[in-house]
Amino acid sequence: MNVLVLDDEKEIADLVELYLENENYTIYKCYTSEQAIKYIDTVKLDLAILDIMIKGKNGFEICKYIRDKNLTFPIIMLTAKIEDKDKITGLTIGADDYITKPFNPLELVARVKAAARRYTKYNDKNEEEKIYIDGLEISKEKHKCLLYDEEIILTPIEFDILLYLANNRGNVVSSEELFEKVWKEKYLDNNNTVMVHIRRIREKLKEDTRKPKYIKTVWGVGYKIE
Amino acid sequence: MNVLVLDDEKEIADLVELYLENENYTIYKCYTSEQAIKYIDTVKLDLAILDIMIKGKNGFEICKYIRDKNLTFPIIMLTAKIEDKDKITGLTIGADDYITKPFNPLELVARVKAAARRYTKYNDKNEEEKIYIDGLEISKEKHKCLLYDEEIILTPIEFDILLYLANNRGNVVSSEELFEKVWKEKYLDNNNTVMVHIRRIREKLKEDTRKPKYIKTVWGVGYKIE
DNA sequence: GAAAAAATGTAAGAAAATTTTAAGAATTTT
DNA sequence: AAAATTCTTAAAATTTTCTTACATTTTTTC
Repeated sequence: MNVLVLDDEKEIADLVELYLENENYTIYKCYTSEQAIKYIDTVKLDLAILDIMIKGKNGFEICKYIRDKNLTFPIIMLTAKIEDKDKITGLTIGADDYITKPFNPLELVARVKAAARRYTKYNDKNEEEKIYIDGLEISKEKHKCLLYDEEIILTPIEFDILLYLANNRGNVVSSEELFEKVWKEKYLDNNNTVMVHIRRIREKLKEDTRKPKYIKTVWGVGYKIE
Repeated sequence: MNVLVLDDEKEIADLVELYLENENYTIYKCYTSEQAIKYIDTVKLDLAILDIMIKGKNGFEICKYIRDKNLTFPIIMLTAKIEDKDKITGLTIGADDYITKPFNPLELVARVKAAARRYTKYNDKNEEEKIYIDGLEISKEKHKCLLYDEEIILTPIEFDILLYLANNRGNVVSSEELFEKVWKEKYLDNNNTVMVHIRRIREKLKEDTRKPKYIKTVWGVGYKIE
């Protein structure tokens, strides 16, 4: 979990860092909004803690900057206790939560955890890039392949070949193309390596040799998944 | 409930003691910061009341001392009324509340009770940071690992590796990713350090070499806990 | 502060799994 | 039926992981 912490009061930023590192978060600490913007542009953040009142751009503008970039991770605002409530309400638009200073560090940690939990809960469902083909389910990140909910153990090359075919569903892919995409090197002649791998994949997918269901041979051209 | 009270004005410390003892708290009263540090190091405290301005180390430094030791009990600061507000804000960082002198003793008692209540509330929630995997129980904060209620002594690196895998349960983690997350430095080639640690963890978890139950090898990709 | 113990890192050979090769069999097209 | 292409098989080659022993570093103990 990458957390951005922005506060021009060095002590507060340091304190937040101390507590959150203790919880195994990776902290991107900054004392200026310029620095914060640099992190927002370059790091894949999961959460931001912003002081409302800082020199230069204020926390609210940073918050707006994040939302304008269509980034959806949670934002927690820090506000001084003195500020009046209406003002705070206005400034925390776009943020998910706000905490008044001086704050109880345990409360901060608890709120960060809660926000992170909510965020990942929503995100997990969208994140998973899966391909469904009939009874076949291919999960790219997990490097997993399920056939009617039963796991099929594929070797790295087998997995890459199946994934490439699945990603190009409906199109015929030649042995040459497959080789160059999967091995990432030039295809040399009289090489039936691809063919042997295809055969093993078919075997693992329990294909009917005569009439394969998933990987079909297009005679004289290559293979395809329909 | 053990409460530390630090104030070099004897009368105030005595007053606080009087009121809090009446509420059945056990008071560790001190007039100097040296004495306070001795108590912090030796007594399992539940709350501290610190005067900001005292001879020698000031209350803020004692507060920092407590937080740097990763002690999380609430701290209430006492401040003279004259001090300006911004300064107080800065100085009360890490503290949970502050009270200006002269104060109403009943208010003090009320705030102490409130702080104690919040503390136990947040703490209960955080206590539950455990991961359960079959007969394996990993306690993040306690840095402890139990296998069927029997403690498994893991070294820091071993613990971090197991925790990372457990936190990413279901996903394959490559040696490279593991190395960069646990060691926090760039992964260099022909490096089987991770592998050796995995082996040692498996040994301690009494894994069947041929068919490990917890840490599985995903050939050509990495390791995973299912 | 030195000695002992524990933890971590390294390297090399063994073991296991994957990948490639090659040659004959089967299938499809002409 | 002949030619072209694909399939099958098994063994050789390669890659990756495992194991082991020992060197080095860090931590603990006295």
